[in-house]
Amino acid sequence: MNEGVEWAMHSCVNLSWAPGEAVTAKRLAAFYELPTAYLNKQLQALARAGILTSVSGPKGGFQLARDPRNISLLDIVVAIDGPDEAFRCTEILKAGPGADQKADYTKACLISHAMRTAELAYRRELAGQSIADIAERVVSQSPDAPENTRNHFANLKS
Amino acid sequence: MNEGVEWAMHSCVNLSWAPGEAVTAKRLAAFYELPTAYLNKQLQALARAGILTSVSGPKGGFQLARDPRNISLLDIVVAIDGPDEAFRCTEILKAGPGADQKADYTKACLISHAMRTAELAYRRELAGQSIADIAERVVSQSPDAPENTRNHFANLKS
DNA sequence: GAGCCATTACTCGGATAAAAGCTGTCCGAGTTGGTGCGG
DNA sequence: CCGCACCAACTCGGACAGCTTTTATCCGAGTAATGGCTC
Repeated sequence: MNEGVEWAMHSCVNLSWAPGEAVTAKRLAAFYELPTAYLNKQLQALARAGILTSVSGPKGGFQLARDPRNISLLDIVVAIDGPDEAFRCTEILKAGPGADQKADYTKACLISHAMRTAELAYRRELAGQSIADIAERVVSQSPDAPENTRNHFANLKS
Repeated sequence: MNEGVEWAMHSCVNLSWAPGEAVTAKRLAAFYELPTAYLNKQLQALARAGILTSVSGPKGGFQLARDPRNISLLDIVVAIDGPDEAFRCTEILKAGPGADQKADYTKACLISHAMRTAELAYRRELAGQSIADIAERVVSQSPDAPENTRNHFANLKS
């Protein structure tokens, strides 16, 4: 899995604590000492997916496009890592003896079915976790986290 | 995910229908018109993982190392694709402000925790499906499959 | 002094290289079965 | 005719290239604030 997924998730949590404010990729990257340009690329992907809104120029930056309760971890994974499943059935049964050339073995093949079922369980778990859920739990562990994050962003403005 | 996983799973199902017989990589590859040498590479990985036993020389080949009921789809994924999880936490929190350098953020980080939980659900599904389960279901769909497979192997002997 | 315009600085956005991992291939080590020779 | 040793063929096993995907970087397009100029 793409490493940018991790960065994107942490960045989204941080953005959830700066609502209404456009945060630049530079500041988001500085928070975890990440390469700015590459993080910017990931944030662009989130913007294309409709998770973030982007504004160019001075006073520009990124912010969450919708309520963090409506942004699931799955949304982020799909935006960064692509919509394809990890296991992709190549329908090798079509090359086997007694194969039905017009059959759709992505559905008929039992191995493909089992892998899809597992991946569905995975995606269901991820879809059930929102950025707001994570942020909420972080606050219960470290109540000062939101303010510390906002201060960190503010200090970098100088 | 590695494409060889699909090949390995189908090959294991086929091998479950030729118990006690050593089947060469060549014949297993011919079954689905796969590149022989590359499939051989995947079978080697299965042998290293203790899923298959390999014998060199004439009359040599591969066969299941244990009862197909004790070979899960997860075993095969781990053997081919490696034991690492798809999402690997790089502990970027350690570079953030107010980080505890001696903390293990692969456990403390809530994002890492959520991703691990999802992946655990994925692996649990895969661990619950054995090669015998798949083979059994294939038989209920196509009762002739085992014999057809054995015949196919036999015909290639010429 | 107020308003307008050009400039400037700063941001995102996509196009462009370097690196890593996956895919595919080839030749060597080892083993078994067959064959020829000797008893 | 029987036993033994050599030979040859076949298989797995690991080392070696080609290529796609990921990682990282750089420069250009666009935008808002700023400063200067004119009225």
